[in-house]
Amino acid sequence: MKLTTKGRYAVMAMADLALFKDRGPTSLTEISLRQNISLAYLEQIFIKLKKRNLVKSVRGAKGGYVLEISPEDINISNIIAAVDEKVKTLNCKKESKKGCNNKSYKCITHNLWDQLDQHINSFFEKVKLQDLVKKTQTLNK
Amino acid sequence: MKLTTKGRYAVMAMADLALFKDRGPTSLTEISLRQNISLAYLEQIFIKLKKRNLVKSVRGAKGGYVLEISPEDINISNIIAAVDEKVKTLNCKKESKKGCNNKSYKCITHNLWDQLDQHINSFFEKVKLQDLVKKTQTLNK
DNA sequence: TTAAATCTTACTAAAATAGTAGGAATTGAA
DNA sequence: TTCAATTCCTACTATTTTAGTAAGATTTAA
Repeated sequence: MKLTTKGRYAVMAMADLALFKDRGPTSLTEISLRQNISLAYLEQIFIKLKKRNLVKSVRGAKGGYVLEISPEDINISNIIAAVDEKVKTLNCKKESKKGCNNKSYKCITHNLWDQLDQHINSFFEKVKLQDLVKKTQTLNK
Repeated sequence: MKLTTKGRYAVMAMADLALFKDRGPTSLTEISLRQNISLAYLEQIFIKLKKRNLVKSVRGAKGGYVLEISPEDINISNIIAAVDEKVKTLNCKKESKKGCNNKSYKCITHNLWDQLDQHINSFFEKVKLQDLVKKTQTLNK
């Protein structure tokens, strides 16, 4: 069970953006250098963040990206979801008429995974971008 | 972010084993049919569960697998760990002299992932195999 | 006009996942 | 004694996902 780099990078990049938000637009080149993430890969990630209105772009020279919402109002969930990193440990489809395992009932462990999902999601919802920026101790409470 | 089938199957199979533990050894063929998991794949999974002493095998005709420990004493963590499904969202290596990102300091989000790991692990440690067997409501508290 | 930036689409190498396949060894029961 | 049901073991493989790379078009401040 692991989080993929896309989700991690997205959160790192957003945190970087929050950290330097007073300097005007931050270019992906800067983030790329500071966070050690490929520029082209960042570009793809930011397209998605923009679609979800988490950031807005300033095109052309001296351009870059700016947070669309203040760091207190963005939680990690928002970011992870934006780059399609679903927190999903369950395989069983809710929509399907059939239950899990192509049988007519839920698999034994159905509720377990369901609750794990909720658990992780609620963790991500509690943590704000702001928490990552103002020294990480805040997380430790 | 997702759990792979190997981890899920292992937990399902162990739950199945717990459910029918009074009937003597349960064969993988039975589990395969009930849980809809490929037999050959189950075999691989059970080799690992056996190595960790979670189950013991009875070879030959009428053989199968038996729980080595009672369902109250096995938690989900044990099972997931047995099949090498590490809960690991962090990429940064603790051992390395270098910090995350090949830089000399921790990445901004280091603590976040670290805490998510702990969060998930503590969830898995709290849930016993027994909880899955005696109607899943128990989980809902 | 130019350089720095975002935007867009297509491709791809590597790794992980989720198995299959084939057979050897063991053993209870007919 | 034989057979069928079972675990055990090792190797292979198709598919999917991940983590990018590549190439260029578009925009705009200076």
